[in-house]
Amino acid sequence: MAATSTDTGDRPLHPVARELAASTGFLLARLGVAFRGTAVVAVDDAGFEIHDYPVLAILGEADRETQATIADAIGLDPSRLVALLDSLERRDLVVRARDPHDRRRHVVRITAAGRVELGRLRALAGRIEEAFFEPLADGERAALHELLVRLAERHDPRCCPLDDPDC
Amino acid sequence: MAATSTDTGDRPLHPVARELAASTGFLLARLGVAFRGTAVVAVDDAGFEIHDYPVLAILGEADRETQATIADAIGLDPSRLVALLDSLERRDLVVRARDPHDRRRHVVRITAAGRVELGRLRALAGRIEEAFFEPLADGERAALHELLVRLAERHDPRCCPLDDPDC
DNA sequence: TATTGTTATACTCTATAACTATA
DNA sequence: TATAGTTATAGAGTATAACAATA
Repeated sequence: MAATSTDTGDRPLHPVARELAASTGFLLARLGVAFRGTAVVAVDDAGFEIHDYPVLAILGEADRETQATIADAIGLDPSRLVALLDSLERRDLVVRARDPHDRRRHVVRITAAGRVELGRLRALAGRIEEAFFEPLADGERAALHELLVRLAERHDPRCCPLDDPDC
Repeated sequence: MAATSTDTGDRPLHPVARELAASTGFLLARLGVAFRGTAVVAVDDAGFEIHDYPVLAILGEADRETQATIADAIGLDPSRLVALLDSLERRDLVVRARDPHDRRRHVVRITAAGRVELGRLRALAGRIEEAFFEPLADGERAALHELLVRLAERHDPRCCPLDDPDC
């Protein structure tokens, strides 16, 4: 098996080209997949699915969400969201109900059990974040976050709620 | 079709949960895929394949590379690298030759035409980078890069050549 | 006719496992 | 027996298209 990014001291790592390492966008992309990778294994180890948190979090903040709005927010195809909500519903973390005003729509709500699970996921996410950004001091983390928010305003505005004080 | 991140003013964007937008790791991951997405379309529009640049760049800096070292550096499975090198070889951008000291090995070298193409890709990468980080001032870009390098030292050391002054 | 959620299908990536030729 | 490259296969993830119910 090839060495992974979490290996420690077995040093025959073959580096990328220096001109690529000098590219901020390249680093951004590589670190993005690195973060997602650690999150996926941590979430999986804890018995969750990777998309549980984004969905439950959105329902925790604004219930009465419809499936199309959830899919749009988390960048998931509506057809994929179906199986995801099926899974959450089987675990009694969300409920789907027909919208009486437009019976084509499903209104999705988080349940009490869903809020408990959301709390666990939030704590887990905090631990993942803490471990990943451990090399940076608090001030540096804040500076990084602010720079990323500035980029997100341009390139991924769904990550910048208009009433978010960070934006 | 769902609105994409490159849309301009048609505003019914559904934001992610505020608690997710507050997560630096989440922003990192989302912006990483956003950058990669813009790079993929720009490279494709220019008639290249997305992995051409990492491979040619590594060969441009240190020729006599073997396939295993290239695959390890750019985080690609050796079996996938085969087709990639086939494509580059068909276009006469690289050559494969048996290593006389170990006839199992292929030594991969960049050609003169490959160096020309590498120059084009380097210029294109520069334009992509410039466009993506346009919201940030020069000093902010440098600060961001330095913070990302610090994280890469921990989480993706292949992105940090040991003799790189940035590291 | 258009839209919401759903189902079915296809396509891309990626990971794994065999195969060959060398060592 | 083990290794480098290759090929073949299978799996996950994603995108696209068709469908039923409702507007």
